[in-house]
Amino acid sequence: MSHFGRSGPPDIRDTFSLLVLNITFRTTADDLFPLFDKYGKVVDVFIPRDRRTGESRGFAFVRYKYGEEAQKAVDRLDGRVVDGREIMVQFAKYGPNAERIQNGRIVESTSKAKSRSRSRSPRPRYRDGYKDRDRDRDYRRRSRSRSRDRYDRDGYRGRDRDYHPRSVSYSPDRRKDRGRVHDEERCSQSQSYGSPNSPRSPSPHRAHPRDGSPNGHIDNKCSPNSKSVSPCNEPADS
DNA sequence: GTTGAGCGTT
Repeated sequence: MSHFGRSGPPDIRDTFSLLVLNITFRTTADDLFPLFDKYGKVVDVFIPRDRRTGESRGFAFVRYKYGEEAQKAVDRLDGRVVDGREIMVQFAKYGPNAERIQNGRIVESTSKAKSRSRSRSPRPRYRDGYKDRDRDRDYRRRSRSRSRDRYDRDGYRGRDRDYHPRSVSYSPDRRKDRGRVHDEERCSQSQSYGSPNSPRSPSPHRAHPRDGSPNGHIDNKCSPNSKSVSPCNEPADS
């Protein structure tokens, strides 16, 4: 486990938490522990993982016994390549008040680290001359991580409220929706009749002998459906 | 087999 036999958060009152970012999803606490322990007394290493998949989230928390050691580790391990990935080590903050953690002792010691990455600006632009880092950041794309993270967070915050969107009385709605989709498909099919080459139309003649409608509208099911006004054609009224 | 730009567990 990520914890060293601890069930909950260790004595953070006398420990300094470091946030390790940009670690590979395969990096485990056991891999980080020796690395960080070399620079100081590591009391705990914790790697948050996804609730659903259980995979690492790409960052870890390393707790040092002394702030000076933590600072040293930050200075030494920050930007270090671990498992083929450049990790980012910085003092972690548990909350908005984390700025004054450890009686402000950290604040004074982390003045350097703070100025370089504490500000979580949406566009850091330049760090301290880490152009390479900036280049990597070019990959920034909010796709899975964001949604996953938010989803997870919602699970925590919204635990009080029923966050079970799909539970009961959902089948009928879905079934109806599906039925509508079927209609739409039919409509589309009829629409594709306009293009004989369209893959939608399997063959010019259907199973119905008298399918050849003079009006050319085989979608007799579509017309009667007043609610299917749009499905037949583009929603945009010409 | 996997993603990424991000702050945590009782």
